[in-house]
Amino acid sequence: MSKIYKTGRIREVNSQRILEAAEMEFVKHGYKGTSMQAVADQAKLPKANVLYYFKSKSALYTAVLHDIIERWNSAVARMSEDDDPKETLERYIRDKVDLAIAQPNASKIFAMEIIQGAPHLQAHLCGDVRHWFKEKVRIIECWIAQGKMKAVNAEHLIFMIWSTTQHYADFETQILTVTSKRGYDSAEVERIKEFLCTMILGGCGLLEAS
Amino acid sequence: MSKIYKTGRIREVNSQRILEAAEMEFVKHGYKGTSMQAVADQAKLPKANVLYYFKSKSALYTAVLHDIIERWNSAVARMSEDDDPKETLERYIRDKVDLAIAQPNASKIFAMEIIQGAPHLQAHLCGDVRHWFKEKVRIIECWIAQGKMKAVNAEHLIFMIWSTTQHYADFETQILTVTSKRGYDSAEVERIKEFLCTMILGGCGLLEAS
DNA sequence: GTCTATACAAGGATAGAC
DNA sequence: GTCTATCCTTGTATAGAC
Repeated sequence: MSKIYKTGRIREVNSQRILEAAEMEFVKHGYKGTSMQAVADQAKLPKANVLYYFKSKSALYTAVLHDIIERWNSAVARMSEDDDPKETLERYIRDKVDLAIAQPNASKIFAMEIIQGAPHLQAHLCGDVRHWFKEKVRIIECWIAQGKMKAVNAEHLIFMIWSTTQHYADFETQILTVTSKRGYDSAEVERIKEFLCTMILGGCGLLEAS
Repeated sequence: MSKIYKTGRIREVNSQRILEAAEMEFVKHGYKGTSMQAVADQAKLPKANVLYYFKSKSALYTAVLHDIIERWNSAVARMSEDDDPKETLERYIRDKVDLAIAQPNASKIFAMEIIQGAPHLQAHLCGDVRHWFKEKVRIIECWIAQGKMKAVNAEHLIFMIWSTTQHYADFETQILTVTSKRGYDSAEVERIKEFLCTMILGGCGLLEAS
């Protein structure tokens, strides 16, 4: 009578708690600077418990990174050369801003990992990310060849979208401080999207018709 | 005869070596993740020597941050409302790209500090940075009011310049990996500046005359 | 001014009681 | 499956020899 949950239910719940706690700690202190004790305290579990669910600190960190990558992949729409450039790029920019605002910690951990030289993400960068990037560059150059948009540098266009959108998550502290705000309200988020779409789509010659 | 250097010469040289070593270590492992031992090894000095020049780890980190801020302030040009918007913004963007390429570690340490919530830079953000920002927003809005440029959102324009330029320093690892490059050559740096100026100045309506 | 030796706390990981 | 107790390493900082 005492166990009405199916086997593994507690495991699932605790793993999730630990992952969330780990995300918060890794953001604040980085990989090396985060202690298992701090993660355990944050998750309100004994330290040994954390090491029971994740074999090591490295394994926990890797799990956090994979969790983040998975959430990102499922949140951003696909794009192909047959799609309309304006609609596709606008959707991509807007989705990225939403993601940055909704899950700033995910963006921050990823950013810190890259800044530190991506010691735990070499494989991911050389594999998935590089392939994704080369494919998107090809699509944009295809659009340009078809005269669907201005001949801008496709690689740097992608970097511009990445940097401007992620900036609102990663540099949240600085942005809120200098603008004397306490958080992003929905009106501000819409203003961000409008600004970025106007500047970037405009620069690609995709707003003339309006 | 054995001491031809003036008093404090050794101190100056060693302090500089330690600061440089510390910069490299803080970039790789963050504040908490960096050990004084690692800094000492990097500087090829005994650990106690490092603590002799800088009273504590916190003091060393603060010194590194101040060193970075000082170098930045001296590298970026002033701007006033009487200046020409196109020239001024173009100069600012180009200077920021040069700085990002020349001193990526400075940008990276600053970025990590902000991402982690700026625990050691609260005062600087609330003071110097905020004042700089408000003043620049005022200047841009002044230019807009005078009809010198398109009515874009001044705050987000600054964030766009910050994010796109710093991205080439902070996300160096990712950029070089996905583009299959080993470093930024001078031609690539010029291409970056051209792209950013075209997109950003174009979005501000400052390139019509050309 | 420079470095060896060391005090003392905190970290990762495991053994074993419950 | 869960947690206490413990091992060993590493970390910051200092005292004191040279």
